Amino acid sequence: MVVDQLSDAELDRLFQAFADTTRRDIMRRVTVGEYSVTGLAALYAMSFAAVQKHVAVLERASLVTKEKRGREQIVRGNHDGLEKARRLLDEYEAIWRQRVARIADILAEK
Amino acid sequence: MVVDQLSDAELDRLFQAFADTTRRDIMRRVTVGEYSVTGLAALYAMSFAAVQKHVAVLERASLVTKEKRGREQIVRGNHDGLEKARRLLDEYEAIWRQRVARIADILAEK
DNA sequence: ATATCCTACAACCAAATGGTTGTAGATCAG
DNA sequence: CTGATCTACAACCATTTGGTTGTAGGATAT
Repeated sequence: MVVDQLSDAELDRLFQAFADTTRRDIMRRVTVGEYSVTGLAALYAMSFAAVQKHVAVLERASLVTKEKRGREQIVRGNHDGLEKARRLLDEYEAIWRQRVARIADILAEK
Repeated sequence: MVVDQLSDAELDRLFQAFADTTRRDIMRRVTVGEYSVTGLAALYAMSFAAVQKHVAVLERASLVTKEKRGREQIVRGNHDGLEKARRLLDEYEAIWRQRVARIADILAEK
């Protein structure tokens, strides 16, 4: 099984996307329900264009997908991006555990 | 049990810190071994000052700690930051699973 | 004591980010 | 057809980011 490779640029975009409070809030919303871009924009004290840009950032990071429905664009959470980000942090967690185990071994040798 | 609250600014800093390839690489290194700032700087094709700034970003995000040892500053991985980032992504994962479960219920009702 | 090493930080620069307003193309309602 | 709605995108602006070089101070070695 080839676990698809995460490029540096892809991870940059992923974590960059998470690095903004408004975008994290959008993520929660669109995972639970369906929102048009205008529907999302109504939730925040900023212009429609600003929210649209945030959605674009999430979309480029594969955290969200857009689907055209009539004149609206429905934004939905995309599990792929989230999964990739989690995978990286899990990897770091594993490295951490190895370190802890190694230190325990060293102490045990004494 | 009060699970310490993650402020928006704290999370912004955390994910921002992860959103750079060099910083992610530094994270791996300092989790496994011990590095001075100069030791880290030697690994990358950029100036000492640039690496120093990257370390500072990681430090402000609680992903790394510095400890003075003689004239050197030893950089070490800090589990706290990593844990907080993982907790947020786990939370999103939980929201996702609830959604999937809810959709399954709706389908079952038919 | 002096020279070297390690670090911190300021000043600067180009590019990216997060916001704005304005314009224009689709789609829908009357 | 006309007008309203939804979206996309360009242009602009201030701030942040990621890099540079240069300066200076504290710790070490000879």
